[in-house]
Amino acid sequence: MHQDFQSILREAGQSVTRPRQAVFETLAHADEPLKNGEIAKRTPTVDRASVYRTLELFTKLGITTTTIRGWTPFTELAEPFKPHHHHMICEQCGRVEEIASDTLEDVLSLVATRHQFSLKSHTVELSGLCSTCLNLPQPAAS
Amino acid sequence: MHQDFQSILREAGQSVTRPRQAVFETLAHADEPLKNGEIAKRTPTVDRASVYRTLELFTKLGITTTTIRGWTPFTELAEPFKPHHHHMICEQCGRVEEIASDTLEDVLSLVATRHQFSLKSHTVELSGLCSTCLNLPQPAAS
DNA sequence: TTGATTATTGCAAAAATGTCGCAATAATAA
DNA sequence: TTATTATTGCGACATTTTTGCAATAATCAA
Repeated sequence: MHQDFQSILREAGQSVTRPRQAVFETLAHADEPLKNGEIAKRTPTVDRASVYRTLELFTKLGITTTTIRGWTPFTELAEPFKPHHHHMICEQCGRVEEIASDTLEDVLSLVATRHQFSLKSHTVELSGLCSTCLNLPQPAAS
Repeated sequence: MHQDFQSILREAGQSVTRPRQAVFETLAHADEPLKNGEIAKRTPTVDRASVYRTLELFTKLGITTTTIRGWTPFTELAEPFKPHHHHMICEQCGRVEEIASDTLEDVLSLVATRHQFSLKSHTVELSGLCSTCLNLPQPAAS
């Protein structure tokens, strides 16, 4: 699995460097998408600018994916390192659930085809209320 | 249609203010998702901070939606003011096409149900190559 | 209408994010 | 190894977003 990560870089003609490995490690140890700044914080041995450059490269190579939450981008490992999935976020408690649906994927590629696009990547984020919060008594209206 | 916008605010117990109307106007006149900063620039009568506060409120009320492109958030009017849709972006030329698919919507709510979530909103962004760029000769590999 | 009440704004200042140029350093390939 | 070239770290900067607070404007009841 690590082997793979380095291969992706090599095949793209990119060097396998210490900073890149460090960023990858950070991502691999995180169990949730992280803010870019947070990734930098968790990789203190690498300069912030390099973290950004690395993240940009990773995303271009498809090693990571970035999604937005509020107005902040969150990044996490993608496909080969983490099974492909999307997120369902509870507005109330912030809980994040991972979603994987073949049907969804099929529909997306169908839609792309219909628009004559060659689909390279996609992002899907659902937000709403989780079952727990749904059953909670609503806060009194003002 | 304007009537509606003010109603949404009122029903949420929010005031209908000049700044909020101005931001709404800006959004209504734009034909593409705009960077938050761009929205501020196009609404010079309103302070930047207020634009942000307004956008945050709008998003919470579902008047606007925000999606990410690169690492930058783009905001546009949502459902009642603009027919519900998603985006398909060409990585090469930046062209943005709007996508609307009932099947897709159905699958999304099905997925949410399966996770026992009450779906409030969602984001779908596809990216790849448009038909034009697909047919273009590839730039020579380095 | 008008005036009191309270939410919202503008301003100013700061935090957070992201970007850039360039010399120093490390990875690569021979 | 060593030469070559990509990548890094640094520092400075640009951009974006957030916050506290006094001034202002929207709302609602009289």
